[in-house]
Amino acid sequence: MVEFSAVKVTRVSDSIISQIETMILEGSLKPGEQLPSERALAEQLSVSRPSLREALMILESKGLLQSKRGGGTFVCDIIGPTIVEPLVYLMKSHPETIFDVLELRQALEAVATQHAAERATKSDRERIKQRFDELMAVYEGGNKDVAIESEADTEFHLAIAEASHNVALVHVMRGLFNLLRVNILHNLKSIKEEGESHDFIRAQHTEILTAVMNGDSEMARDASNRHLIYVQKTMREHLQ
Amino acid sequence: MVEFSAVKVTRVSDSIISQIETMILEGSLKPGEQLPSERALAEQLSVSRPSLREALMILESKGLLQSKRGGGTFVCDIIGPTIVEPLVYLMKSHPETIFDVLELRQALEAVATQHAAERATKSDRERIKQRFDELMAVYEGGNKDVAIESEADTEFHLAIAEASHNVALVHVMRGLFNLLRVNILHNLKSIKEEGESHDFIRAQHTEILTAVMNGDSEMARDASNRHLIYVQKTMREHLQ
DNA sequence: GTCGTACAAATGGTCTTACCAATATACCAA
DNA sequence: TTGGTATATTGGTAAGACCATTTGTACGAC
Repeated sequence: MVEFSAVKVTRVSDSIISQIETMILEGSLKPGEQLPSERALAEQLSVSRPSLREALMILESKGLLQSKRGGGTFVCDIIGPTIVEPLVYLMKSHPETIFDVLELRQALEAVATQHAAERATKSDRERIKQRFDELMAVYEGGNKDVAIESEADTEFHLAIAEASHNVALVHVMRGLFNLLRVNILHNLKSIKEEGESHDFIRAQHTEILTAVMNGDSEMARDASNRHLIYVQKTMREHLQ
Repeated sequence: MVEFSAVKVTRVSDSIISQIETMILEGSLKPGEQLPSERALAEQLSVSRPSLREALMILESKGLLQSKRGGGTFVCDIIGPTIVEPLVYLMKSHPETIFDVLELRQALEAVATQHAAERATKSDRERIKQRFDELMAVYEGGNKDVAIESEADTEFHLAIAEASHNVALVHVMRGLFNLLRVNILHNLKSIKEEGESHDFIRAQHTEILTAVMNGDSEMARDASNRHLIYVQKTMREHLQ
């Protein structure tokens, strides 16, 4: 008796769902990002708008998307609330935990950078290089706005994290960066004003970039560690 | 100043959903029963068929209904637990992300164990030893309940994490454990049933304990890495 | 120049209609 | 009884139109 498996019946909406889920997981769709309009997206995917809507409705009911009438459809922040949110309140009441967060970031960043050196694709490297150039442009521009420099800094590190191809790592690091951004911006200000520190950090970033581009995972990890250790040290000094 | 609550924006499909959910829960719709055809039902409810379909699709995605092309739509016999956590849902439909979480756990666990070896106080060590003894008791008892063993395992690792005296690290690790618990419990079952794997894991736990108790941070980190690498390897083998 | 208003464009929400594909049922023939 | 066929029913997909809301912008008043 030959066994026949059930005929694979694939609903288009199911295909769309899994496709969007994958894009969210691998980072093509970042939290907070806006999706194309239903009409445009339906055309891109070569499906009808009702089918697309069925997929979007299900994803919304799962908590992955959120639609606003007249506004658009947005990707929800999935892992932030789950993993990192408790830390928000903790840091509010106990500022000294910032260094714990930084130590945590050091561990994550080290392994992310290491894996990025091992796994980065060509397009990953191009994106990283682009972020690096943007960061350098900010340095060169003599920018005085701490927020802009901090933003470029974050984007550089996140590009590396994404090249690690570990979705859990990327999501947690993204949450961590959000956490740090709102909490240490005022501290950064004093640090960044020092020309000397500026040069050090710039050199460390270059070192990280070189290691990742060359695929040298050990050097990447070590460079990342040196960078974060320096950041923690500098911040400790300035907080006294 | 009069307070105006937000205008209640009710999607038609949402109303239909809650209505059908209510009918199922209160018993008007019994498991296995067939719903009227989409056309008939749409007319009964005075809504369009697309709106009704959106509702039916969501109810199907929640596991309450099941539609068969050409057949009809039926109420499911068994109503499984509804996944509320978006991330958990994502990992269910994309199991390969479990390994990303495990890889992340490895990185965190390594640094946590290392710091625990460096910073653990006397009371920390006592608590770790206690958790370790409890875990061993579960092993000795020939316990067949995977949940209990998994619980003891988690408590042991968390006790070590707490000894790192990094609250951020502990919070994130706790979140990861929650994530893993709901996702890999059924996988663990097959793994834990092997006596051989059992012995290996037990030896690795002992190794970790020894390193932390002796304050040997390098050995602690390496032992932790070996443990997690083994867990990932074993789980990969069993998933094929 | 700045602020506020009004208009226009874009977007999600809903409905109508139509057609396709799979299934179930009734009926018929061997 | 068995097997096949025709037909009606049902879910799946598509296209188009219209409404409600939001957003952005340009214009005008101050």
